[in-house]
Amino acid sequence: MRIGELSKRSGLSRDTLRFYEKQGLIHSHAGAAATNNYRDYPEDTLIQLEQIADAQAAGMSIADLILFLSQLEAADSEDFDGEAFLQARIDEVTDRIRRSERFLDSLRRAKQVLATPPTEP
Amino acid sequence: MRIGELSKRSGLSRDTLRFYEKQGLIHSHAGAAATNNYRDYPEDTLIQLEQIADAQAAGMSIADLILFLSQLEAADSEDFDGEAFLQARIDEVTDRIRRSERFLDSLRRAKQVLATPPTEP
DNA sequence: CAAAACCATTGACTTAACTCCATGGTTTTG
DNA sequence: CAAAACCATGGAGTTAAGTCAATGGTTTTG
Repeated sequence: MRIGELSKRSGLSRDTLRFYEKQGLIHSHAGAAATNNYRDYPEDTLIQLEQIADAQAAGMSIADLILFLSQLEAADSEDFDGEAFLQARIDEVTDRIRRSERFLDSLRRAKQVLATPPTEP
Repeated sequence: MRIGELSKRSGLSRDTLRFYEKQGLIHSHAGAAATNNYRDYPEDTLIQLEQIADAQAAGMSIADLILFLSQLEAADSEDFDGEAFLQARIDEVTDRIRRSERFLDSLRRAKQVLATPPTEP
């Protein structure tokens, strides 16, 4: 599909998609018509964009994401401990979830307070 | 306590603490010695800083945090629906946790793959 | 008591992740 | 077929959340 459709279906702006592609998070190939230079994005780019959104929600930077993706592909590089890298991310995300849940509790408590009318003395 | 101790105990830089104070997230008062202009931070600032870290981990911006804090204090302002605001944050954080957990799963699966030696054909 | 360590203030700088704009070419549509 | 809608590229601008550097005053310490 072309970038306009991808943008509409993913909810991301064209600029964001081009930015992601420049960073190497998604990929496209030249379209069928040789007359233009329009790019074509495969259908599963939508799934990848969802995964990117998940990763971002978990606090990963794009730089980390690129490293993570290279882990999925490579699975064997000398000078890089993939397992250690992944474990470090797992620890980070776990901690972030813990903190998020703690914060969620205080949001709920605050709402509770707001919803409860003050008692007459 | 003075800013140096707060920095050491919280793990945040002085600059960050001053930045937070300028934003209104933490507060201090003039110290005992009238001869200088050193500021004094109450003990429970440390707790507040932990809560701020939780909120940030949950994806809240400082601007939102300030609104949230004002909710805790005020509890009654005409032109502002505190409950709706809090519910919106609750929904956001809930979704973020959901996505984070999904991402955590793929991190764990990736590590599993890496840890499993390829099977001989 | 002097050097080292600390403090406040101001303003410029940095980084990540976009976002906008200008330009010029291509497709689609009424 | 012309206007509207779409596309690519390059580069500048924006925002949030800090970080750094310069200056000048204050405390602590060996």
